[in-house]
Amino acid sequence: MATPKADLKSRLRDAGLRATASRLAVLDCMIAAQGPLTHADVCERLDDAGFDRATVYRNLADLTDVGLLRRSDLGDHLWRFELKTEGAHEDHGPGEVHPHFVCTECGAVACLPDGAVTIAAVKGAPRAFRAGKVDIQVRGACNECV
Amino acid sequence: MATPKADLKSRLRDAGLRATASRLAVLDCMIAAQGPLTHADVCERLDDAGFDRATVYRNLADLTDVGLLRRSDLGDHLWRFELKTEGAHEDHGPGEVHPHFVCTECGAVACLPDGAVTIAAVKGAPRAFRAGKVDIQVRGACNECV
DNA sequence: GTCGCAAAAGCAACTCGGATGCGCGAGCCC
DNA sequence: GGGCTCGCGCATCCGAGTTGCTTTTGCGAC
Repeated sequence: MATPKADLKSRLRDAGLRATASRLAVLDCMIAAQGPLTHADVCERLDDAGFDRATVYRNLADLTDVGLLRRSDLGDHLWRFELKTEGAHEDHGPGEVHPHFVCTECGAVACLPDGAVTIAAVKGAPRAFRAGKVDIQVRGACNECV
Repeated sequence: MATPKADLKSRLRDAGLRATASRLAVLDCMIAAQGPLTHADVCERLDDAGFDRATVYRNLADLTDVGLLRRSDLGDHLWRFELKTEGAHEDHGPGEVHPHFVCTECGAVACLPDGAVTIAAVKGAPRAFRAGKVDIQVRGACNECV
């Protein structure tokens, strides 16, 4: 809970959302988390406050809609939400590919170095692929999970 | 239904599974399909035969366990099963991968041609990545969805 | 300050894919 | 062919995600 409440509030307001208690808590939770969290994770972390499951879920969806969070599927049938750090990967224009490495065991997500994955404009591939307008996800076991 | 029944049977037996009618049907269905199928897809295709949902599910799980199929999650919270063509995808060395292209609009899934995506054993990447023991997922819009 | 409206919270119920417990029937080894 | 075991079918459960509806509340306007 390091981020000042007023700052959180203004971020919500700027995004066109009302600054409600649950949204502040959810956003703060996402900021505090260093990695992607599942809906259940967030619920658990906010358990003390007694927010409803549906409320948390809608909060996460709302925050995703306005671009404060990013929702991703890491392959274990759970939605994961991650803070969108402005500038890092998000606002690279079309044409760039930014691969993520996803651990299939622990769910950890890491950004792979540029150049780790290259795509070739082979014949038969979809146009979006040849144009590089794609998102690359690499699944495997991270070093911790052997 | 091109594959001879006896061949299917022996493939099951070799894998250590009993050659039951439902398993033969499921395996045949997977062979006939050119791409990944969801559990629901397989059920629908075998609807005439009247197999139970749970049976089909267990068959798919069994076939996956013994290595005849591969189970993957392509991001829409549905398990997809795909025939493991012996040698083709699985035991290719480092640098080669079997990428799936997932349309983020219509959900269509296609296998990209081999060589469309290559990975480099860059420093800092997880060991599994450098060993090529990863699953690559490319997300974007397919040609039909612009 | 307080009024009013629309947005959002809370509650509960629902959907749907996936998983499981159990008894009967079928496959396979001998 | 006999019998043991595996697998099918049926029903049921489970859990993540979703929705309808009523009450509450944020917030701009007065």
